[in-house]
Amino acid sequence: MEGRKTKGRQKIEMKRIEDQDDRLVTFSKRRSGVYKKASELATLCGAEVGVVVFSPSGKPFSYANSSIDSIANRFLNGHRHHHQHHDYDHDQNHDNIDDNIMNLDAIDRSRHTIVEAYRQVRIDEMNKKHNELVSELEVERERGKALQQRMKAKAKEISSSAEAAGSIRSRSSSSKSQLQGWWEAPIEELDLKGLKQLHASFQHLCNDLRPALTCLNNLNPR
Amino acid sequence: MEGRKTKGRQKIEMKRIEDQDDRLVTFSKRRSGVYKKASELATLCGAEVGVVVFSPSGKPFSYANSSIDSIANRFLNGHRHHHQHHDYDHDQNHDNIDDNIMNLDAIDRSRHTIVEAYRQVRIDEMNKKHNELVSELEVERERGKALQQRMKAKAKEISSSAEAAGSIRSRSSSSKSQLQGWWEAPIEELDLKGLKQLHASFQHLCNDLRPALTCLNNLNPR
DNA sequence: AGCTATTTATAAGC
DNA sequence: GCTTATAAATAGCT
Repeated sequence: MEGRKTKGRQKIEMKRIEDQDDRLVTFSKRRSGVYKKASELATLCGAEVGVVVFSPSGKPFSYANSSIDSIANRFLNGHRHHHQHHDYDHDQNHDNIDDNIMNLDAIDRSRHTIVEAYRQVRIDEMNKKHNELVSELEVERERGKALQQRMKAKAKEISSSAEAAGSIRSRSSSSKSQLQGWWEAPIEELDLKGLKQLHASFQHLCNDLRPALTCLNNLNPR
Repeated sequence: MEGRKTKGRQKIEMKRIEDQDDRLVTFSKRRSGVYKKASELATLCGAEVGVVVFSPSGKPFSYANSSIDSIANRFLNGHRHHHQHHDYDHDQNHDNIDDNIMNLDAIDRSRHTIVEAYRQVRIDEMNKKHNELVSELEVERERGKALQQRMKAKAKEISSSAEAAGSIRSRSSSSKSQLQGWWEAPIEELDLKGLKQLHASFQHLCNDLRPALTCLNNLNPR
């Protein structure tokens, strides 16, 4: 009978929340929500999940369930300890950072090894995935191309057929580029663009990386 | 009045789902759920979010909304001017620790950091590119389907109009059965140059990365 | 892949 | 932070 105590959860538009306080609260709440969902996914399905979030102000947060990750984090924390501890953000950023550091020298090397090994594995996995993707795309594009070929052929046929209605003629060599119909154009270009971008991006990546690697190698020619 | 159609959502224990089919379905559903939550967090709060999931069999999946370049700039600028030290690493490629160090006595270290951060960012970028590739593949498939539909329609149209005209040409006189399948046959060689290059670049990248990992290990042998 | 009854997450408000 | 009413996610079926 009386007015409800609260309005309860309200539907909100899926766009940036303009009010700053509101946005901050939501950021915090929903971040936790994502972490929780991620951890549930991990638990229920035996998966390994990692989440990284940068706040609008650039502050990094992260969650990960795997043991390797905690090793990595500890490794990093160890690093920090060796240099200087400037840990001013334990208010929010301590989610999965285990700060128990001891006997660092004894186990750091193995940590290092594990972490690096895992990273390499990750790279290999990405490479594999990439291979699969490329093959798939290849197949799709071949199919698309074949379709186009067939359509062009058909168009030719049709056109000569139309001409044949008046006077009979050989169907082999008629206008080619003029016959561009409804099926051409869209496919050919759109996807190639994406591909080329991708390719360029990778090349750029390699070029950017090389000097850094060289520098590193000179620094430490072992 | 009658019994309910379904039991609706049931509460489940938060532990590994033992039935494999069930687990697989849940993995798929919940993974999407996590992605959605992540993207909502990103749009509502203007955050940048990345999620990486490894299935139990080791298959990698990921979601990311942000332009990795902005992250790259944020990190790299900080490093070049001896402000921040972001040193991380992780197993699953997405995890991050905010770490501030004002100590500048080890130049090689800051260089190491630059390389490290840069590499991380680039790996993220590759991940993102993979996501884009996947999306593109989906788009391509959609388009292929649509195209086929249109062609089928066109074929029908052609065939019936040909019959109506009663005009019969030499080569396609028995075109009825021919028409039925003309769109799904031979495959033409596609220009795969771009794809191959892309792939090569990717592999080159991985090769470049390997020595870097070794170097980093040596640089940091605590 | 859909469908529904429920559980869970969360927008507002305190 | 804590509460409550409501929106959203999803477990069990098909």
